[in-house]
Order: sequence, then structure tokens, then C-alpha cells
Amino acid sequence: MHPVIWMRPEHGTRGPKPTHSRRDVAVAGIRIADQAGIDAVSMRRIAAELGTGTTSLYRYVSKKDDVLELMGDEVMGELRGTVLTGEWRADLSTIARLLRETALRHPWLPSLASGRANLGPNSLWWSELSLSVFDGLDLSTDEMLANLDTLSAFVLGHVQAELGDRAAELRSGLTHEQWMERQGEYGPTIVNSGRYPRLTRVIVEAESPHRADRQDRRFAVGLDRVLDGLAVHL
Amino acid sequence: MHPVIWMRPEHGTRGPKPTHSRRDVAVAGIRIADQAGIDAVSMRRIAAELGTGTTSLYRYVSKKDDVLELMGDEVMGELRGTVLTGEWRADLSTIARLLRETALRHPWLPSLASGRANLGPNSLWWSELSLSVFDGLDLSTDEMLANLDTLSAFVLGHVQAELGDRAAELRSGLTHEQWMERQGEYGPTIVNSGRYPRLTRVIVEAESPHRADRQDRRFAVGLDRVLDGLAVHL
DNA sequence: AACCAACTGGGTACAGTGTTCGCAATATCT
DNA sequence: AGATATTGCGAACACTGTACCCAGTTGGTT
Repeated sequence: MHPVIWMRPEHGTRGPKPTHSRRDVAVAGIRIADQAGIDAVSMRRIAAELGTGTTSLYRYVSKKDDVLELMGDEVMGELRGTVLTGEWRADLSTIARLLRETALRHPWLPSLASGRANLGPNSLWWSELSLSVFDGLDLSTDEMLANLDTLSAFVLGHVQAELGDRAAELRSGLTHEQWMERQGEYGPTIVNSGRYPRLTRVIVEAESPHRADRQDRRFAVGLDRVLDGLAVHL
Repeated sequence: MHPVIWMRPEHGTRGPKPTHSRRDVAVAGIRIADQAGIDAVSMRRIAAELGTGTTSLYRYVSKKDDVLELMGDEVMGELRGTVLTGEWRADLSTIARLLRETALRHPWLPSLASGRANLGPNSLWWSELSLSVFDGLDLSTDEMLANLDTLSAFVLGHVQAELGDRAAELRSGLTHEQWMERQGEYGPTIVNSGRYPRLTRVIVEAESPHRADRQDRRFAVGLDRVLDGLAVHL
């Protein structure tokens, strides 16, 4: 049995037709993860969602990791229909924004980044689209990869931090604003210690952490910096 | 009881002296996580490591999340002693490299990035040091934060991808090289489908994914690009 | 038409998880 | 001395992923 799910046939030709499909499993998992978080995605709960027995899922999938892989690729399918302009900077910006928006819609997505690329059809399609950005630019494939790696590292890292913030809100029941207040009780300890003069200045002066749209602005600014960096070598 | 651990006193003045300390708990957790992965860090196992009862840990900590918070701050303590030069580009580069190296030494670290900053003493000290990079540059605090946010998003994202690769190796028992071979069995399907011409070219031509030091190079190149981007506005 | 191999559905069981509750022992403060 | 706060910790609860069965169903071959 091959370890990569995409190389195993979905089902054999003999016995009874399976009641569900891999896609059904993925969609059920996504529904649960979106509503109740990635930790709520258990084999038992997916099975319940599908109205089947828990261990029946192992007919569609050989490990829970496979379910996550299927979920990841299924979500990338939401990006089908993306159209690019042919201007590299605008297109890389579009790609970065779409990736971020998808991750925000499915906050569990970055957490299953296995490093090793997802080889599902939707993920392959997205890779192809991303590479097409460099079509007329006469770059080596290694240079293309370097650009995409840098961009996606930034997007992944930013989204990760952004989602950690949200996750903390859900776990603690404190919004960012409420947390800033609580932190306000701790602030004097920091300020009064005298050990952190620059941090003190940030606590007192900085405005960006308090804005409602702070995450959008941070992303936009950071993205622009990164694209500036890529532009130097293009 | 305050939800943030750093605002709770470590222990009261009345009853028996506690046998261990928060630090002991953090160190035990780190030892386990380094050896057996973050999933192996359980209250029972930490307790076993300390030679105490499982639920006794709840005298030092009120939730498992607190343990992770303690572990995160303890690890940042490894960066004490870092000395900077005063030249912003070299210093940001140093900061990025140290962060990456720390994360590679403790592969579980990025996974507990709560978004919400860790407020432990070591983390505060590191923030202070990072801000000191901009000392002579006459920037607003918001501009400093924008630069640090962009840089750390890149580092976090890169390391995340890098570690996902390692984690996949551990889980599947396949090294990157072995996995590339396995993928080689799948490659023809991709190539022969004709649907992914650019991806095909990458599979055939690209060299960077095959180099042994590919992660170091990718990081170095990406970091340079990001710093180029920051330099435009400095 | 008969038979067998392949396949699906699903129950049981096992070894683990975080955390609440209650209680006895102990140290400090009044 | 007595009240009070604090510690250590066992028992219990409701979860988790998945290995191992076995019965029932279907397609392909004879």
C-alpha cells in the first residue's frame, strides 16, 4: 500500500460500491474544522457527520493524516477560477492576498502545513498558476522557486501570527482589546522596572496595535516590503 | 485568579514549601518536547519526569497552556548574551538567524506561537533587544513594529515550512531524498497529464530542491530579499 | 449459473489524553 | 494554640486514534 494517498486508487473494482467518497470525508472534516476548530476533527465526529461507523472511514483513508491532506487539497479548490493579469507584481500580490484570505476563512489550514507539498490535484493546479506569474521574465526555475518561497514564507508566517491571535481569543474568551486592558495591569510592572525603555516607549506611543484593521494594514505593509525586496532582483 | 500566568505569584507564603518550581516544570517539558515531540508533552509525562503526582502540577500551573507559555519563555532565555553591532542590517540578520536556529533546536517552538506575545521575562528582554536595532534611525514606533513584524513573519513562515518537512520525515520515516524518489513514481502522472507544463519544467530542471543544504540557502536568499525590501524605506 | 476473491461496513478493545474534585498533611500567621 | 492557607495526589470522567475481527455484498471468471 503506497504511503501517499494520491497514488492509491480511490476504491477497487470488485465488492460493493462505497457509500461515500474521499471528497465526502474531506468536506465533512472541513465543516467540523471551520465550526469547532481543528482539534474537534476526530474520526468519530466525521463518521457521525456522515452517518456512518467510525472505523468505516478507514476504507477511504489509511490514517487520520490522510484526512488532513484531503482537507487541505479540497480547500485549495476554492481558488480555482483565479485569473491573473500578466504583470508580476500585481499577480504576486493577488496570490498572497488570496492565500491569506483562504487561510482566514479556514483558520486550521496553516496548522497542517506539512512542509512537504500537498500533491492533490487542486494544490498542483495552484502551484502551476503561481509559476505562471514568471512567464515572460526569463528566470531560471531556481529563481522562480526562490521568489515563491520567500513570498509564501511571509504569508504563512503572517497568517500564523494573525490566527494565533484569534485562537487565543477563542480559548481565553478575551478579545484583543480586552487582552490589551488586562495587559495594562501588567504594563506598569514592565514600565516601572526600568529595564525595558524601548518597549516602554512602544507601549506608550504605538498606535498600530490598537487599530481595528491592524492585521489588514500589517499584512499590506509587510507584503509591499517583501515585493520591494523581490523587485530589486527582477 | 488572573488568566495570565506572569501576573500570578509563583506560590503563596503560608503552607508547605513547594517541592518544585515553574522553571522545573518548563525544563521538564522542554526536555520531553525536544526528544519526543510536542505531542508527547503530557501532564502525566512531565509529572513522571519530575517524580511527582500528575495532578500536583496544577499547583504550579492552572492549565496545560500555561506550561507551553513557560516553555516558550524558558527557551527565549537561550538568546541572552546576544550582542549586536549597531548596524541595522547586520543586526536584523543576526536576529533572524538566531530565531531560526532556536526554532530548529526546539522544533516545537513555532507551533505554540499564540500570536499574542509571550510576556515572560526572557521574551520581554528579547523584544527590547530587537527594538534596540532601530536606535539611531529616527523611526516612529509604528515603523519599527512594521519592520520587525515583516521580518518575523518571514522567519516564522520559513521555519514552519522547514520544520514541517522534518516532522514529515519523522512521521513517515522517509527522508527528503527518499520522499523525492517516491514522488518520482508520481511525477510521470503529473508530467504525462500535460496539464502542468511549468510544474513539469520545475520537476525536470530545478536543482535547489535536491541540494543537501537547500534549507540554509533558501533561508539566506529569502532573508536577503526581505532585508532589501526593508532597506528601500530606511 | 455457480463460485471465489475482493471489497465494504462496523463493533470491540486498548492505551492514552486534560482536568475537576475531594481529602490528608503541613507550614505560617494571629 | 488555633485558624487559615497551601501543597501533594489518587480517583474518576469523557474524550482520542486505530488494530483486529467478522459478516454481508458485489464483480469477474469459469
